[in-house]
Amino acid sequence: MAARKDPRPCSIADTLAVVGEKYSLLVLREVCLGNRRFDQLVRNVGAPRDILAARLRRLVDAGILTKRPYSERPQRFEYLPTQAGLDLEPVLMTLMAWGDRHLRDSGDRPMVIEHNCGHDLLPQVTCAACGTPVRHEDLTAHPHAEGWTVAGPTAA
Amino acid sequence: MAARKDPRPCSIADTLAVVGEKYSLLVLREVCLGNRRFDQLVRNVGAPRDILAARLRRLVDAGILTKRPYSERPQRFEYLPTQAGLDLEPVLMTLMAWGDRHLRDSGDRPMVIEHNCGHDLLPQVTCAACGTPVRHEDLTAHPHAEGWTVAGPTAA
DNA sequence: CCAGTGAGTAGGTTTTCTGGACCCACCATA
DNA sequence: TATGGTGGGTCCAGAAAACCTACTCACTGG
Repeated sequence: MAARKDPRPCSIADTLAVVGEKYSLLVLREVCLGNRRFDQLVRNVGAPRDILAARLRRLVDAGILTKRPYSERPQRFEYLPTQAGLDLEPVLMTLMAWGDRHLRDSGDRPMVIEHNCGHDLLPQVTCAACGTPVRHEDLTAHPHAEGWTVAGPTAA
Repeated sequence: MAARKDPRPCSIADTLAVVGEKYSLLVLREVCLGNRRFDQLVRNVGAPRDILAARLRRLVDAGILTKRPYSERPQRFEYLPTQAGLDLEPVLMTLMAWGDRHLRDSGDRPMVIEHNCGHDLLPQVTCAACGTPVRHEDLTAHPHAEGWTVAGPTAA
C-alpha cells in the first residue's frame, strides 16, 4: 500500500489501488454475472474464504458493491454491483478480450458473451468524440502535473 | 499463484495471472508513454528496484515487452511494448476512465490523453459487430465448460 | 582521482496470502 | 432429541511476496 515517494500521479494507479488486489476483479466478474452469495463466490473465484471476506469489505467500502440482506433469521447477505461497479465492466471486457486473443488458440474460449445485437461480443475501445477505434499511434498524452514527462510515441 | 481447486475457467483470470501483479500495468503504462529505461521506471512507477526487475522479467517472458540493448559497453537495455503489449492499452484506457470518473471531482485529471481527431480521449467500449456502446443489460454470458452457471442479469 | 549515473543484485524485515480448522445460526429429518 | 448439512464467516500458523537499505559493476565527466 505504501507508495514510494511520489510516483506519477495517475488515475490508472488510483483505480488499481482500489480494484488491483488479487481476486478483486474476479469477485466483480461473478457479481456482474449474477452470482451474489459468499459460498458461490468462494467456489467460482477460487479465493480463500478469508481473503474473499476482506475483498468484499473493501469493494463495499469503495462503493463498487453493496451488501444487502436477503434473509433475516438467519442473517444472510448478498452482494450487488453499484453503478460504479457496473462502470468497471469495460475493464473486465477488455481483459477478457486480450486473454481470448493472446492466451489461447482461438476456438477454446471458456466464456462467450453475447451482445443483444445478435453477435458474440467483441469489445472495441473507441473515442467517444469521433467514434473511431482507438489506436496507439493516434494518442498523445498530456501529463498535468509538472515534472512528469513522456517521451516517444504517445508523448506530449 | 496456486489456484484453489477449479475456479471458473475464464480469460479475465488468465489475463490477470499475467499482468495482475502489483505494478505490472503501471510498468506497461510507462513503457507505452515512451519511458523505457530502468531508472525512469523506478521513479515513475514507484516500485522497489528488485520488484521492478522481477516484473520486467515476467512481462518479457509473457511477450508483452521486449528487452533491447541501446548501448553496449556499458550494457544498457530498454524495454518496448510488443504488439501484445499495445493490445493491452484498452485495459489501461478503461481503468483510467473509471478513475477519472469515480475517484476525482472532474477537472483535476492528472493526465489527459488527446486523440488525433482533435478531442480529449473519452474511451468507450463498443460492440465491434454493431458499433453501439456496450451496456450491462445488453449482455448475456455463455460459459462454455459444464457446471459453470450464471444467474440473474448477464445470465445465460 | 573523485563523484555520479544506469542497471541491477543481496539480505533482512514486514506484510500479505494460503489452507485448514473452527464457529454460530439455522433447517431438515428421523 | 440427536444428527447432519448449509451459509457465512473468523482465526491461526506457515509460506510467499513485498519492502527497504545497501551494495556492486561498468562506465562517464570533470
